[in-house]
Amino acid sequence: MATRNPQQAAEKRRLILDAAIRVFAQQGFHTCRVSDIADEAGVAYGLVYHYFRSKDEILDTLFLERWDVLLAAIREVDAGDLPARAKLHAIASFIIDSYHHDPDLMKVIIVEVTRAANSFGRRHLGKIGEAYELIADIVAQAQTDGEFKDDVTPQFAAMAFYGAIEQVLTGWIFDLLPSGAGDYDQAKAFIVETICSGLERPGAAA
Amino acid sequence: MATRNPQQAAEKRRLILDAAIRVFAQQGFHTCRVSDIADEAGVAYGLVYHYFRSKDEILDTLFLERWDVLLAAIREVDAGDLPARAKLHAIASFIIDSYHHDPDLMKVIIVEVTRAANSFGRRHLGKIGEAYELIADIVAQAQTDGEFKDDVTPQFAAMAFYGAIEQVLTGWIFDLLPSGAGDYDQAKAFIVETICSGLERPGAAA
DNA sequence: TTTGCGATTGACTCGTCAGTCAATCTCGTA
DNA sequence: TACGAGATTGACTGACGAGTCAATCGCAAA
Repeated sequence: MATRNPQQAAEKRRLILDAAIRVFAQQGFHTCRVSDIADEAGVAYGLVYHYFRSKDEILDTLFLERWDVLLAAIREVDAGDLPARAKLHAIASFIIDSYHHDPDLMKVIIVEVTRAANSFGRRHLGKIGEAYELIADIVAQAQTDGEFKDDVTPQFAAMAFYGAIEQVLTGWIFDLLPSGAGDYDQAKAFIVETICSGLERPGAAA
Repeated sequence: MATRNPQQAAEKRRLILDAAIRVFAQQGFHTCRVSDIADEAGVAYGLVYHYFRSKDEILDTLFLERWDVLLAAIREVDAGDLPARAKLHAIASFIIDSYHHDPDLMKVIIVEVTRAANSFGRRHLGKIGEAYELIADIVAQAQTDGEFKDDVTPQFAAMAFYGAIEQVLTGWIFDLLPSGAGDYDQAKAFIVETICSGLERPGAAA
């Protein structure tokens, strides 16, 4: 046989995936052409279809490999023995660090999948929902323990929490919020504080 | 001259816009064809182009006419003399009532414009940002007055607040959250409570 | 060195659909 | 009633881009 070193194949595949991240981030999934990805990867058009069945499959792959990492991280936090506030802080940290580490990838996942519930998001609604449920579990547990009030359903709280994070990321992505060097760490504290402790000063008259 | 009654022209235009809301909500902007809109409106294909320059212009029109109403509502609330918590409650109410009153239209605006910052949202980023700024103004004022703590920038707080609302709406739109009869009023209180007072029970150990 | 199979190439096909346009209709005016 | 401007029709065009495929390359085993 003359099968190429499987590691080389994996590297070529990765090359194309990484090129796709850059192209999707810059042009958007629907706007770009498959030839743009091939050009960015320095590879012939047809080779993209040797490694992937379709343009869609490229985005699916990018989303799933990253989202599974996120779910694993949330599950690990969930399993630990921390106060809910610390757990939520850890989750917010993980998501924000992900953006800090690879803004293009997170932009693609958020803009093209998570917030595109009508096109790609629809296919992955279940996977996306898993994250919401895990967060809701943390809230539910905290309510049982008396750490949180229970006049809010865990599902609503989880949506509010995740929605706040995603909106801040969106603000960074589209330059609606400052994203300087120290802004990321500030933001983690800001979001968790905003959600967990609220905007109101304790004891302030309403 | 033989110009048709201008009221009739406005009605035809409205007929097409309303049909577009239904079609966009059901199929999504990119998935549907212009002929779907014409069919839904019971009108010939070409007539759509008599009233609108392009498919894009239809969505632009739908977005702008609704978003301007939203901005006006926020400005009115802003101008009033209420505590910030009440102002934010009024804004959350307005948005949620809008969804309650016309779910299809809000679905289109959120899914196809507000959360589609890479395609349509890009064009309207300024308009969308106006809403964030107005909300931030309310927070900033409350911080000056001492009603809110000032360790969170108004911009971050505004994003968190708006993001929480939009995420809950998205949950309803895609059946990730229950949206029964009484859920809307509950949700208003939930979101404002979640954001303003936080999840933590006052005095609970962290 | 030869052989053969997977890797690689890029020109081509094929379906789709936004937007055009010439023909036809309709209604208000004279 | 006759006229004409605007309303309405829907078949057609043109561009575009995803996916195909036959040809070629190049590595690894024999």
